[in-house]
Amino acid sequence: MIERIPNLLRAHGIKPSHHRIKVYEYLVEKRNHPSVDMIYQELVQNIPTLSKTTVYNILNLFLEKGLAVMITIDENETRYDADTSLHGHFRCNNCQGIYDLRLDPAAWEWESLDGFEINESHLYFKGLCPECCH
Amino acid sequence: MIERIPNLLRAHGIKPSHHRIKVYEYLVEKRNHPSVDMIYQELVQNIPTLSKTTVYNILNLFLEKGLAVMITIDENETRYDADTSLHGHFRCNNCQGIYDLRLDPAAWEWESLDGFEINESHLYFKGLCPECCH
DNA sequence: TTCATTTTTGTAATCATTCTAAATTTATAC
DNA sequence: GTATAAATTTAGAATGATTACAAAAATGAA
Ligand SMILES: [Mn+2]
Ligand SMILES: [Mn+2]
Ligand SMILES: [Zn+2]
Ligand SMILES: [Zn+2]
Repeated sequence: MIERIPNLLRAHGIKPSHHRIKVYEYLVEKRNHPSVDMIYQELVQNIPTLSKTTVYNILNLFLEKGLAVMITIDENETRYDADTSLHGHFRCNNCQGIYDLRLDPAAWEWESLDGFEINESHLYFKGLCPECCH
Repeated sequence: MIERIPNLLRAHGIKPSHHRIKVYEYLVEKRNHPSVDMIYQELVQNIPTLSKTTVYNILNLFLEKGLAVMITIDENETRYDADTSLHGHFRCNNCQGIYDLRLDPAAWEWESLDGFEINESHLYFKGLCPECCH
């Protein structure tokens, strides 16, 4: 289990440094679509010398190597997701939580996309989550 | 035709100042999902005293009054759209153009959204547009 | 060890957006 | 009309996320 992440990083052409493993661990354990700052604030508690630039560098490397995707559901802060499969997101305007929406990939194939070559797909909803609807 | 826009603004509770009319005119005529800077660079040619802050103010007012929507398909610059109907967008990674995708609203009603109260829906695709696929 | 390469760090720079207070314009009262 | 109040616009400073950059530290091979 503890050995899985280094191998996964290596499989994506990423040398598994301690910091990189910790960032990836954060993404897969929390599954909270964090911002750079959320990751930094958590990891800096155990890695006091951690630089926020390092978190940026690592996340950009993950994006480049296809190990994570960027979520732009928040207008002024990039969020990250280690789940690179095709799925949608919902952001609650009250509790600010970002939830996964499991969607049928077939529903994503729109006829109006004929002629376009698709590299990325993003589906975002915003509103109130079930708990915040009280 | 020239009188329609002031009335539309008034209907949305917006006093139709000259600047506001010009910004709205830009949005509906160009239909290019512009950034603040794109609007500013165009309008400042005829309104030399125009401030970029004014463009920000006006667009934020439009968003607040439901006269336009914010498009976050570009990671580092907000885009705006005067078409507030439910439709998707495609951004070409080559020519940087943003295209409308007319989609069947029925297809947006996912069963996994039960319990969520939806205020906004965004569907973005990125890749190559038909022309850039050569 | 030595030396080269990679990774991390701290700080400065960039850039989009917001804040703020003054200036200008527009509307209202007299 | 003028005076006054309110709304709009403006310029520049402040903010905040992200990137650039160059030095420091860690890693790994010879
Ligand atoms: Mn997700
Ligand atoms: Mn559109
Ligand atoms: Zn909520
Ligand atoms: Zn194109």
